[in-house]
Amino acid sequence: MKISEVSEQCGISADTLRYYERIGLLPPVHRSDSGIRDYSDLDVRRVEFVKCMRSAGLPVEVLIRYYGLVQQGDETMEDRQAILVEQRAEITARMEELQETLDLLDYKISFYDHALLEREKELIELKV
Amino acid sequence: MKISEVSEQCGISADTLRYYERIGLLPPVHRSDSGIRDYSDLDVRRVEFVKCMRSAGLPVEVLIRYYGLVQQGDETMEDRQAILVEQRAEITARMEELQETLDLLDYKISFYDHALLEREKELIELKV
DNA sequence: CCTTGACCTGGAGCTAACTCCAAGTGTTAC
DNA sequence: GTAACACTTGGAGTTAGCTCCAGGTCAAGG
Repeated sequence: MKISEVSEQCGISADTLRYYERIGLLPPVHRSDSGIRDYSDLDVRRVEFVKCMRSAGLPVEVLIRYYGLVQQGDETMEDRQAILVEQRAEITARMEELQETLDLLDYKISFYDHALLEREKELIELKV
Repeated sequence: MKISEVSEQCGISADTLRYYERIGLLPPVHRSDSGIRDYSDLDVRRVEFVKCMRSAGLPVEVLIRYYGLVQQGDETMEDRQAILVEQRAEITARMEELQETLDLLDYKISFYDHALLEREKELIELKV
C-alpha cells in the first residue's frame, strides 16, 4: 500500500506519515526497489491506532515509548499496560474538565435565552 | 487585588494574566498611580470564566471575539449566544472523540489483563 | 538610607506537532 | 520519447499559547 493510499484511508497526510516514521512513532516501512514506501496491513493498523490515540491528545512521545516496549517483547507487557492505564486516567480527567465547561456554557446559553426573550417582549410592548 | 493574588486565586500565572491583557482577552486593568495593576471583582470573574473556557480548549481568539461583542452592548446578544452554542458543539464532539479512544483503551487494557493472566498460569505450571 | 522583593515593559524563546518546500528521482499515460 | 505526476529527502517554517528574561521602577521594612 502506497503512502497516498494510507493517507487517504486513514485521513492522515503523507507528510505526517513520513514525519511519524522519522521520529520513530512508526517503524521503518518496507520500501520498493526504487525507495517507495509499501505499507503492510500491520503498518496500517498501527497508523489507525496511533490516529485514534492522537485524536484524544495522547502525546506522540508516549506512543513512541509504548511501541518501544512492544518491540522489547512480552516481558514489557505490564509496563505497556501501565502506560495505557495512565493515559486512560488522563482522558477521563480531561472529560470531566470538558463536562464542567459544558455545564457552564449551558448555564450561560440559557441565560441568553432568557435575556433574548425579555428583549423581544419589550419590543412587542413598544409596538402595541 | 494585585496580580499575584489573582494568579494565586485563579491558578493562572502572572505572566499569563499580563499576556491575556496584552492580546485583548482581558480588558486594560485599572492601575495604581505607580502603574501597578489592581484587578476588580469583575475582572477576576472574567479571568475565572476565561480559565474555564481555556481548560476545555476554546481558542483564545474566540474568547476575544466574544468579549468584543459583549463590549458592543445588548444588540450583540444573539451573536454571543451563537458563539457559545457553537463552542458547546465543539466540546461535545471532542467528548465523543475521547469516548471512542477510551473504549479502545479499555479494550486494549483488558487484552493485557488476559495476556498477563495467561503468562502467570504458565509460570505456575512450570513450577509445579 | 539601603536592601529586598513585587511589579512593570517589550521582546525573545519555547514546545508540540505538524506542514511546507526545493530539488531530485522514478513511474505512468499517451 | 516526453509530459505530467507521485514519490523521495533534509531541512526550514508555522501555529497556538504561553513562558522567560533583562533591565528598570517603586514601596516597605529594618
